[in-house]
Order: sequence, then C-alpha cells, then structure tokens
Amino acid sequence: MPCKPEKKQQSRARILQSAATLFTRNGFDAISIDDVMRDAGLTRGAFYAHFSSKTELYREAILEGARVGRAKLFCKGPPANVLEFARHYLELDVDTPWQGCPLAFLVTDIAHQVPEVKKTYTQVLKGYRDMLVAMGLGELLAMQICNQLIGARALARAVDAPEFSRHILLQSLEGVRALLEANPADSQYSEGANL
Amino acid sequence: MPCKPEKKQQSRARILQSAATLFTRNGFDAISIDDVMRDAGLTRGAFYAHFSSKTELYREAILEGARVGRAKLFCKGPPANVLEFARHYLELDVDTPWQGCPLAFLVTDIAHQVPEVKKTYTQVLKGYRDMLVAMGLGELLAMQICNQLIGARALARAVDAPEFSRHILLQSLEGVRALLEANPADSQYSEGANL
DNA sequence: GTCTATATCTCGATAGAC
DNA sequence: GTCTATCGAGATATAGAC
Repeated sequence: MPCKPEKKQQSRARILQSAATLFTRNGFDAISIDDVMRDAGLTRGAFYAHFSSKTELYREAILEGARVGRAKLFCKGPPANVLEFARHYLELDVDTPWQGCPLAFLVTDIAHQVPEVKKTYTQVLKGYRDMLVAMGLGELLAMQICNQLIGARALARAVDAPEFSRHILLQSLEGVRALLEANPADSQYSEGANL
Repeated sequence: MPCKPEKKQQSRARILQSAATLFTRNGFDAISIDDVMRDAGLTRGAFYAHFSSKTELYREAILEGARVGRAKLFCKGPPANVLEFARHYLELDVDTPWQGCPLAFLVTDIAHQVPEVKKTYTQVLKGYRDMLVAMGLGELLAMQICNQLIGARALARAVDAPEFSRHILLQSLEGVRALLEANPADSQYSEGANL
C-alpha cells in the first residue's frame, strides 16, 4: 500500500513549505487549505493524507518558518555579535527579504489559537531568546531585546508608510544598542569577540 | 423619518463599544457582524443603518479602543513619569485589566487589512508615541519605548504560560528603565517632575 | 496517495415588512 | 431604525473512484 514512502515525504515537505510561507505572510484565517495545496501543486482532497487538521498544519508551519528563519540568519555563518544579529533580524541591510519571522508576523494570530499552538509558538520564542543567551547575553537582557526586535518588526509591518516603517526598524536597532550598553556585564560579549 | 436621532446615536455608541471590545480581544476575522450586534442587543439587519461595511466598523472600533485605553491610563490624572506610564500600560500593578490595547492586540491583524485601516492604526500609534514625547522624551527614544512596550504586551498574550507572560512584562519594564537611563538628556524629565 | 464531488456550515451583504 | 428572510460565496472536512 505505501506507494513510494519517499514520494509522500516530498509532498509533505512541499505542503509544509507552502504553508510556512503563506501562513507567515497572511495569517491563519486568510489562508485556506485550498490555498496551501494549490501552492504546493496538489488538490484539497490530498491534504488529509498528511495532516489531520488545519490547526496541526499551522503548528508544523510555525516550526518550519522558524527553521527557515534560523537558516537565513546563519547563512553566512553565525552572526559575529548581537548587533549584527539584530541588523540581520531587522533586515536593515538585506536586499532580498525572506518570508518573514513567524514570531513577529503571527503574534496576534497566536493569541486566538488553541493552547497547543500557543505552546509551539512559546517554544520557538524561547529558542530565539536562548540563541541570544548563547551569544553571551543574560536571560533577562535577551528577553528585553526580543521584545524590542519582535515588537519593531510587527509594528513596521502594520503601519501604512514605508518611511515610517524604516524609521521604526532603525530606532529599534538603536534601542538594542542602548540596552546592550546599559548592561556592561553582557555587552562585553556582544561587541567583542565571536561566541 | 428620523425617529429620534439621539436614539440612533445611542445604538451606534453601543455597537461601537461592543466592536471595540470584541475586535480587540478576538481580532477581525474571528468576530462576525452577528457577534457585535448580538453583544449590542440588536440584530444583523440593523447594522447597515450605522456602518457601511465591517471594515469601516473595524476602523472606528480601533479609534474607540484607543480612546478607552487613553481614558484608562489617565483615570487617576496623567502619569507622573514615563516609568509609571509604562507600569500602567503593562498592567503590572492593575487588578482589573481593561479590554486591551489595540496597538498590541491587533498588530498582526492590521498588516492584513486594506490601506485605510493601516492608516487609522498608524494614526493611533503616532498618538501614543506623541504622548511620550509630551512627557519630555525625544521622538526617537519614544519610538524605542513603544517598540518595547507594545512588543512585550503582544508577546505576553501569545505565550501559553502565565508565569512566562509575567516574566516578559517585568523584563519589559526593566528594558524601559534601561532605555531611559541610556538617554540622560531625556530621563531628567521622566524621573523628575510631572509634565 | 491523489483526485473529484459533496455535505454542512458560516459569513457579509441585501431586500422588504413594520 | 430595526426586524426576519435570503442570496451567494467560500470554508473545513469527508466519501468514494482510481
């Protein structure tokens, strides 16, 4: 019965990739299963051979989006310091933006979902915070920087004027710099040598 | 034909209040016109005598939500300094939370809406920033604090564990304090006398 | 595993009685 | 101005052929 298990894996991977992109960009409600399957080159009926519900797909898509984001951040090796990480995250000097960070683009969405989805989101958030901790920051400072960066990216997307968006992102980077300087015990790691 | 114009105004006000509460709490897609009208004690058919579309109602609800939020923040007179403002906004020492700040609870929603809605949201955001500017902060520092506060409130709502939520909010307050101390030219106003 | 077809539901918006 | 009734679109999920 299992006609080519690797084929099934390929279909699942395509569905997941489409879902990560579409959900992150448009949110949970605006994207139908039809949209995802069409983007993956399949039809609606085939969906339930891979996932049991739209919500389960959403959870997996959040994890996939986080994986893609992490890969994009580390494409040129790990960032040298926290400020470089922040610049990358804010995409201040990136020519081709990626599909977007699920943490920033789905915050509001997540608050309306069932507990399992919130659990997945929380897991990803803690992963980002711990990434900063691994760069030498204290857990508290890392959380403050997460607030600052994720807040800025979310706000920059919601406002209607591109100049204002850029202003928000630029100020966020300055905010991160100020937070680092206010914590000299941590900033020695962030401005200095690599981790 | 206008049977009691004041009656119509009362209905409109009730619809608006219901919409502000429900939309802020559940977002645009999850709330139907039926939900709003039912909450306001009316039926769906009466809706279009007051608003031309669900989107128009959404815009007005955002403004109403911002008004309610500002009234709540100023219920005991204007906050003495920026830190007190932040504590109020984060609801760290408030027993009965209000319906919630549309800026934090609708960020993601807004990004999916038509330009007019984004324009309304942007207007409210600039209003909040200018409130901080009126308290003596520079525009740049005010924006950084907006990122920090709004980001924290949005994140605190998305995570699944109440302890983690509180941790995020507490760290955000510390982040605001650090930002103020990193800008001594501004902080003299924020820690000192009223505005 | 993937397809087409369909059952069932909900929503936004409109029409007409009062 | 508010009600009930309804149209038409689009959604999730399922059933059955291949």
